[in-house]
Amino acid sequence: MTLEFDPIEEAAANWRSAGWGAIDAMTAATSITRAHQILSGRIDAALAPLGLNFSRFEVLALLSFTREGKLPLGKVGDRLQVHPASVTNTVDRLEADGYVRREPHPSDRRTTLAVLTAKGRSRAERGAAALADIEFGVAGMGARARAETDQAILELRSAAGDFV
Amino acid sequence: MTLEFDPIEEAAANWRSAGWGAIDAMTAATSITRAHQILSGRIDAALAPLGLNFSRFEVLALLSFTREGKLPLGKVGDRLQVHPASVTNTVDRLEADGYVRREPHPSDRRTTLAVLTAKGRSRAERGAAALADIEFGVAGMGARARAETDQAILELRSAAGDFV
DNA sequence: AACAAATACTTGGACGTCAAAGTATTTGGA
DNA sequence: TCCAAATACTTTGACGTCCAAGTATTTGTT
Repeated sequence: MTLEFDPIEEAAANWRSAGWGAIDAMTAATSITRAHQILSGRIDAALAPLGLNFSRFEVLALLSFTREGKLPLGKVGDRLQVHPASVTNTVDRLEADGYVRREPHPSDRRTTLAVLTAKGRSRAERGAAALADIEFGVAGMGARARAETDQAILELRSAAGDFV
Repeated sequence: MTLEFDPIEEAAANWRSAGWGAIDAMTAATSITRAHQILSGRIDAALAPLGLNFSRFEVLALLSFTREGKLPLGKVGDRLQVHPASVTNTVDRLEADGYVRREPHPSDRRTTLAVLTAKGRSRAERGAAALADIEFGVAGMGARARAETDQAILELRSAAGDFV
């Protein structure tokens, strides 16, 4: 719903009046939270007709980028930075829909491989096209704004120890 | 876990190799998604000792900013931009903990007011201090990066029709 | 005044995320 | 070689979000 004032700007004013600290951090965190809500809603809506959502699409896309279309489940979790239990859940759903198969690892009995099926590869490509069509849910944000967001968040991701 | 490469940068390269479009939008969306995951994890961890999480803290903070510490549930949802069912759930939890009370609206029988208790007000203040202490989960992101993020996401929020 | 449409909130259900715990397997150190 | 520690994945449970549907009330139109 459309408000007649910017709720984040008002929150900043309220926060200031209350004498609470870290206003710039508060607006940044709240902005990111709202942006995520907007874009994930848009992305999931765009993928729904394909029977996918962002999480499931990301697994398909990741597998499609590998040479043989397969990866250990743990690697999937590492690359997508999600919890192992979430990987299990996501792969369960994809397997149920025939987009992915589970295979034992050839030499490590602890490990399971997620293997992209032809149906899954095709679905990944259609999902990619659908997402490009809606600009990944960030339509309305200019090219410069996107680049600045990338750079700004790179600082946060780096500080959080995402990569060296 | 720390990877030896930036997963978003690698995704961009993969996406490009696959000939898929809207790479700049993809990295922006994925960056925001990751940033949200980082900051919400940090925020909820900081609030957990107070028996709160971000959603519940936000309701307490919003109520504390009003003149009488009370708002209709629907207004809470509008201001915080969350679904009515989520407001119900959040207020249920806060009421159970004694931070908020429900009151009928004086003249509109459809409407329920969420009323901040003294205990809730005190908890809001402690939560605010805890969040300021961790810079709202965006520690590691400089002041300029925060401002740029705000501005960039303002474009998205505006385009999404959040306010006029 | 009567009635349809809109509004307000709740309930029930689905869902994806994460934590904790558990089992099986592999690795590394003594 | 043996065993403790680490690794890999799954299961269970809790939780917050949103959708859809439902009930009660208010508003707007005729």
